[in-house]
Amino acid sequence: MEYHQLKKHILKHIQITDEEFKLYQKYFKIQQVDKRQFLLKQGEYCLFEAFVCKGCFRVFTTDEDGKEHTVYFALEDWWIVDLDSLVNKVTSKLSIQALESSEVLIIHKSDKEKLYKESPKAEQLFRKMSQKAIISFQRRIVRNLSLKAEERYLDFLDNYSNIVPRITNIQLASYLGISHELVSKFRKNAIKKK
Amino acid sequence: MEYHQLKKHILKHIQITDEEFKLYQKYFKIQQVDKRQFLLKQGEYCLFEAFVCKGCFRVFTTDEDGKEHTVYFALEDWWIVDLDSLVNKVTSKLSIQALESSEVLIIHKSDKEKLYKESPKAEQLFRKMSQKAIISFQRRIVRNLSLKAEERYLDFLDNYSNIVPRITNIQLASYLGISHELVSKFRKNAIKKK
DNA sequence: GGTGTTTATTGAAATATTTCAATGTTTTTA
DNA sequence: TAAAAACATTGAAATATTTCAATAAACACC
Repeated sequence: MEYHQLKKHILKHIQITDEEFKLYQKYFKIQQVDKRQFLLKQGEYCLFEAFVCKGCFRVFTTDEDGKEHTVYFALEDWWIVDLDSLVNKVTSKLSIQALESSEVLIIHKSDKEKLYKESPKAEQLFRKMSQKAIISFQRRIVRNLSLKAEERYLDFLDNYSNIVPRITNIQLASYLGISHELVSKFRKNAIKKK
Repeated sequence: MEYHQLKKHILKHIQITDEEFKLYQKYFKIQQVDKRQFLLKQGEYCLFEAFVCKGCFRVFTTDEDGKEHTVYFALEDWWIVDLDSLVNKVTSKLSIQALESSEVLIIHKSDKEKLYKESPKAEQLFRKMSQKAIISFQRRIVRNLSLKAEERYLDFLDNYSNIVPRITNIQLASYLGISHELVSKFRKNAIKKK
């Protein structure tokens, strides 16, 4: 079932045969992740990449003041990884935590290298997925620059209505870059206007 | 000379022979870009990707109020493109303008597809470059969330000291997401403290 | 099921940032 | 090289946002 989901996801980007998919299947391991469990903790080295089959994750950093800042939320069919740590072999500035009881397909860094060698199409797959990630980060930067706090909040409600019910105001605030009290006030405004 | 620069850049990511590089050379055309000239205008389709040999570009979007927001600056050895438009075949929300008299090596979208077919290593090259782009966008998001305006300004001075002398305060402000008057005040503070 | 902990709401005061306007400086263009 | 345009600086007033504190509500854990 989980592998079927991954296969379906891959087929959105590249064409592969059942035969070829067996290579992928070999390297991806199913892993259960409890609610609140960390897949990666700030300061560790990120040695994996994971595909979310079920559940919800938050990728965030904690600054010197102890404040948390959310880089992104990952729901079903998203990938979680700290590329900076994985690629540049530095300790991670990010933590990755399950917000619900979740399930991922996880591939180790070294197995990913093997996969690239055995299935050159994997290069294309990850190139295309990387491009998608760039596009979404770029859109986020544009939104952060061009919208003010309340607009960003309303934009999030519109465009990520699937995420909203799965996260707290505090987590949302740490994504939008505002205080959670302000989120509370915006929510009140939004209800009033409806 | 320009091709040599591109080759050197490519060799940082993948190993290719002189023979293979000739394929790349075939598809990349040298183009002069005058100061203030646009390589892409918001509303057009982005049908190219370009490597900056010489000069400096600004990638930005103009919102409904006419305010400009800078997504990034591209100096020598950077790439310029609106991936969202290129990949998703939508009109671009971004403009790309030369801030100085510049020179780029430009490859057409369809030639890039040909290159992928003829040199599978190109997939790896663009995968690795995409990963680098993700890492830098991700770092930017973290900085925007965790630093306040003045810290972002000082951080830019530190980390992009090569860009600073080539752009105006207004352009810097549009990158940092603050008013240019505030940049002026921060600059005054920074000089005072020195 | 009760208790402790986290989350959400609200208002008031403090702070950060923008906007506006006026002036001087630098750069561009004819 | 002069005139026009864009850029930079500064201060004051307006606005947006944070911080703090107090209370209520929801959730987690024996």
